[in-house]
Amino acid sequence: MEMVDIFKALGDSTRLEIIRLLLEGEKCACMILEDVPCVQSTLSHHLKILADAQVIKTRRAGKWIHYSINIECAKAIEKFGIQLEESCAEKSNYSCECEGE
Amino acid sequence: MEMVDIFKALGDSTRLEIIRLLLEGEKCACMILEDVPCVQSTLSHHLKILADAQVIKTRRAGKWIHYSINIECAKAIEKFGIQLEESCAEKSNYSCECEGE
DNA sequence: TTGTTATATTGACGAATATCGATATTTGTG
DNA sequence: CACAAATATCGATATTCGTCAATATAACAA
Repeated sequence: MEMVDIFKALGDSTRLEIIRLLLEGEKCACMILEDVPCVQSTLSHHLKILADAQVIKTRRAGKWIHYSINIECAKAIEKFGIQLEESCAEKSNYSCECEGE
Repeated sequence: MEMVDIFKALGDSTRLEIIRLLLEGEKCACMILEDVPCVQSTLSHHLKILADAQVIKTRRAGKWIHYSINIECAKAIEKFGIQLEESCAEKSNYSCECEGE
């Protein structure tokens, strides 16, 4: 699970819209398709990118495939945010080396 | 501060490398350039994308411009991760409507 | 087996992006 | 003012990406 792939996957408005739909819970592709303005093949493509990056999980149930948010990815994003925040707090006693020139 | 722009900005390996350098604290572009494998104009371009998305802040100090992580963005990323996590917990009593067909 | 529904794959095309070299701008120094 | 250093902008190019229509695959039902 590479952070850069996660951010690449989330850095598209269509895919972020898909994620926002999945906040409501697990959904199959045909349900997502009703709310996302693209054709089925395009949606399938976006779902693959999200799944490859492990942002979402897939579960087959007969004819349908259900997609849901991967909690491991959610935790990784939260951790990344916290890491950034911590670095803001620590940097006060740091000064860039180029100052001395 | 749009999440999609933040993720677009972070969804590039060069820019994520820049962010990882800034975890050490505020740095000027010439210091970042020493650790990132690209020419100066390319680095300037990446810094602009990160700054436009408000992932980083800029501070001019004479001849130098110092870049640092924007804590507001860090908080937004953390919040996004938490939101995803919460949706995973809540979805247990949800089932996709297509099941009934 | 035949047909139907859900999803994936392929191929093509235009748009967006990352990169570079060259040049411009900004700031401080002598 | 002239010059040097730090950073930004411009123009060109190669690559990646998002999108679609067409087709393929998978699962189920009759």
